[in-house]
Amino acid sequence: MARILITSAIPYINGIKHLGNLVGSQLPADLYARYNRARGHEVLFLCATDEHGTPAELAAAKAGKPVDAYCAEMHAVQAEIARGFRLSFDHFGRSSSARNHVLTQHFAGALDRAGLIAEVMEKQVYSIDDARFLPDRYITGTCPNCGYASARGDQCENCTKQLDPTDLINPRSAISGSTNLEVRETKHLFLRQRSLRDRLEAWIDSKTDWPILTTSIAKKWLNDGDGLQDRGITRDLHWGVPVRKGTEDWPGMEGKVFYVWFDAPIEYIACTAEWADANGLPDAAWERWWRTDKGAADVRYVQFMGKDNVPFHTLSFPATIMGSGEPWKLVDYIKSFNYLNYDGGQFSTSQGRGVFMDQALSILPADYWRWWLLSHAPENSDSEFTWENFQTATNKDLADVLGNFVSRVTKFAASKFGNTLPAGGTNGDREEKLIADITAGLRAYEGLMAAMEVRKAAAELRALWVLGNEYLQSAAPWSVVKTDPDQAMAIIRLAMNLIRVFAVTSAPFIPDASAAMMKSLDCDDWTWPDDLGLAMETLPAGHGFSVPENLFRKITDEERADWQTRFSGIRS
RNA sequence: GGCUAGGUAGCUCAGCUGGUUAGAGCACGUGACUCAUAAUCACGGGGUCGGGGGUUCGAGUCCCCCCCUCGCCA
Repeated sequence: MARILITSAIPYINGIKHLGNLVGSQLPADLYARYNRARGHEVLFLCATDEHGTPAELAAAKAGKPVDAYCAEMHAVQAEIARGFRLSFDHFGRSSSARNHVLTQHFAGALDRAGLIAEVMEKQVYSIDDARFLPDRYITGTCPNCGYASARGDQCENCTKQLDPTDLINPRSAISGSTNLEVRETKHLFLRQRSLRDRLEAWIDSKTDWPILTTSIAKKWLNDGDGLQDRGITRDLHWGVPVRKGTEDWPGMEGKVFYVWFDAPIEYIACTAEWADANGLPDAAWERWWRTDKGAADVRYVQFMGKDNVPFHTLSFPATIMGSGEPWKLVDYIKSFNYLNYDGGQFSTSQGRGVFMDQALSILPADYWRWWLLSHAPENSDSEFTWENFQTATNKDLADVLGNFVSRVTKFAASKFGNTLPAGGTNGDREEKLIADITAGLRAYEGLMAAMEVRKAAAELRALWVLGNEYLQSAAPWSVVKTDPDQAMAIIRLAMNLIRVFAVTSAPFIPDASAAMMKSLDCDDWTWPDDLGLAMETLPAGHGFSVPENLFRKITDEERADWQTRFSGIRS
């Protein structure tokens, strides 16, 4: 039995995420967690909300709420939606937790002791009316290059020229519109990533089995231009982890907080501590997942994320861990995803384009979305969501192939033999062949799931369902029952046991449907079919069952057309 | 403009270090079956593997040039 630590990239707090965000991290992470639990491994699966930074402050202000109350509320909303999608987090934490404050300050102190923190004086724009420093992108003005009136301090959206806030003509605060701005000097801490560059590169080079998407992004940041740059880890904000050197004050840094990119990944560790706290466990319980000197040496740590998050997870966070000089666990495998596009364009949180998680659940249950998203996960390149594809794939795979299999078997059995498994007959060549075929497919499925080949695993699982239909079609119990009832009984007993095997093996993808299958079989034995021959005898003759409601309904053309229009615009 | 990843059947995609008539699912056509959510199963049609050169006994698979998407960066 292995010990597997799984984290999903933590979603930002300011709003509900769309399906592209879901399929890029939380959903495949959940698939992997569920699969490994089913195989009997010790799994800890964690996620959290990323709560600090200016966007959270502004979103709270817009909602007319204090930022901490706003975050608490949005955390509850995201947690509820995660439950709706059956994301099986062992804990859903918060980067604003006390645990994360302490750990973030601890890492900063350790990095400082290691000589990896530089104090740098910077000039930054201060808004007197807003009483705050303004991040570059919250200063707008006229572009000196093209004359566009609403250029941002970091870049002009019109001519795409990269800008410095001081380049702008007539600069003003994007928050209040105030032009009462001045440039002030302010001190910030920088993580000296440059001095860790070679160690990071050697580490990345040792990860020969990582997806190309992951390593190519990391290598680019290591080698592009002047190579890996030092990065600021503090900001002049109120909302965040106060800058401290471990448990001590940091002279000259009073009133400042750590930059959100620095504290967010540390939340993976803090979240584990939150998990222990929530379950009344001592520190040793979470430390054995993270400290290689306290029992974490045998842990395999796997992270899931979209490609935009790769630089932080391959370079910045590892720099924090390595630089601390302490025996913290480094990630062993990073599974990264491309983007999911929406009907010919991009999903966009800021523009409200696409289908968002709460909307998705309001029109169909989680399993429908889980199946489509996972079986079309953007692993090798960006992939595309269209309503036509969603409709045909869902109807065919879930309703026709799997749902109908369960339906035809249980209804036939009930009508011919009543509501218990019949006793007659024995397996013949056809049955032995089915068991051999399913076994081969199952072993292939296991290999793909272990390798996190999500799309291929889905295809292999579907192929198992097809084998069930194929068998039934050639065994034809509806004909056999007329001449050789005993043989028909054996066929049905086998088919009913196959439903249980489908329930167990499909659960990582479609947990609710699996539970419904088990319930109709009046069974709660989730043992993985290592030996399929034995697994096919789990439900004995005389075992009771009931005919379930249809597992999946079909999406009609009218619904598809309706949703297509409803979600074509911008979310208000 | 630089860099990454791609351009393979109508659609969505597989094709490891080059090797028999290029594969899957969907869609389409024909047949079988009637237990089942007009479901299932079988068979079939359909591709000069973005274009052009080259290496090789042999290239979708390697090299060069060009064209086109997507993303990142300047």
